[in-house]
Amino acid sequence: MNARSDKTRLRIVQSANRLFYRQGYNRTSFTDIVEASGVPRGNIYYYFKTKDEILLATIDYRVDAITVMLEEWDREHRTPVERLRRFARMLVNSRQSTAEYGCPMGSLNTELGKNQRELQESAAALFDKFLEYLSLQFQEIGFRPELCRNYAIELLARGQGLNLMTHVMHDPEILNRSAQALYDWIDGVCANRKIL
Amino acid sequence: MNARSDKTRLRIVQSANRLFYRQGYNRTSFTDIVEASGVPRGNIYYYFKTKDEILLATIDYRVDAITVMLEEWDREHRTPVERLRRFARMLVNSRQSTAEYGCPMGSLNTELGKNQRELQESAAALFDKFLEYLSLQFQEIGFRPELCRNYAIELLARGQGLNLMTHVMHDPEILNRSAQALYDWIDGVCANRKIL
DNA sequence: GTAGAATTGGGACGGTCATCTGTTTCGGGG
DNA sequence: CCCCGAAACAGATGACCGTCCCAATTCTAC
Repeated sequence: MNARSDKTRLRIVQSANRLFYRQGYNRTSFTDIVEASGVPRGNIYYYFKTKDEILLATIDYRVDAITVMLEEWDREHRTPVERLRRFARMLVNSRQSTAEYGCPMGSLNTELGKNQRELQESAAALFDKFLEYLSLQFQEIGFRPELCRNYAIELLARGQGLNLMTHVMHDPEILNRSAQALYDWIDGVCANRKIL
Repeated sequence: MNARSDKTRLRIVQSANRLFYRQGYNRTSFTDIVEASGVPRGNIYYYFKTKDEILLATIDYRVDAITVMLEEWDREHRTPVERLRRFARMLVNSRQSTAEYGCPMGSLNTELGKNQRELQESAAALFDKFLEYLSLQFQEIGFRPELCRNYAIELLARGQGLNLMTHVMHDPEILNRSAQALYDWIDGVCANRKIL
């Protein structure tokens, strides 16, 4: 009742997640999900009443994955500066899939931002997760709380901008080349700690 | 044959352009365009064989608009640094619509980047237009040609990143606040001219 | 003024979409 | 062994999509 059911549900969410990333939400049909997951139509509707609900489940799924990743960063790196750098390194590591499909977080929000505001606001939770984490690192460095959020937004913005350019031009090397500027920015900001 | 026909065609393109920006390409139906333009279905198909062709026409329309704008920048501002700053100012000026609908250029490319690569590559012409222009300004400042393109990509990336964050968070003030960092970056880069 | 082309107009078609409905299978407690 | 709800399954439905078709109207040139 439990083990089997959970497994089926997970298969649906994982398949949908993959499809939504590669094809976008609106261009992924129910039939696509049926075929990719191997779960028949009616059964999917047993777990999710609407396609929107599937999307919300995949967002939760991604949030959980991010949470796990950030906890791992915390364990791997002792200092906040190292964690900020880890964020930049993640972008570089994903450059291949970013060049092909864009940033999973940015592209989803962009797609939903037009005409599907409610869903987009749910998807914004992905951004919030990163903003909170980055902001916390700046706080631990010793910046004033108001500043921290702005720094987090700025860092996230730069990452998203590079992801976008990489995707638009199908060129993973953009992320490779520009990573140094990100590291420099992080170091530069953190060097100002004493000033503030 | 000419005046009337061109006017109808233009009405179609302008209506479609507006809808594609606000709703996205895939979520804009033919019926939407019919209603918004006031031009009946069959008549639209007299001008465009497919919906894709309408999109390509709107891309051309946007490219033309950008061309006119950049020529104006050239006339308004004498120095390349002023023109780069003008670019940053444009982003700030559009912050309201960006918060609501995103960047017309970035969001279109992101949408098409998934599963509609041919159309996306046409839409990338919008980016090329800006990249060429910005790159040219850096050249006029005196940077080596290879560097210029990288600077242009970096500047465009930062703009796109801020646009994305502004859209995701529905907060035009993000662009307002962060503009200064863009100006500073431009000034900072250009101060290096003598070094290179 | 009239023939022929350009343009206008809107109904109809086939396909796909998300969703709904009804039925069958499974698995553990009486 | 039967029973009953959970889970699995698939065909049906109606709406909407992009596209097509062709008749009606307007324009242009002789």
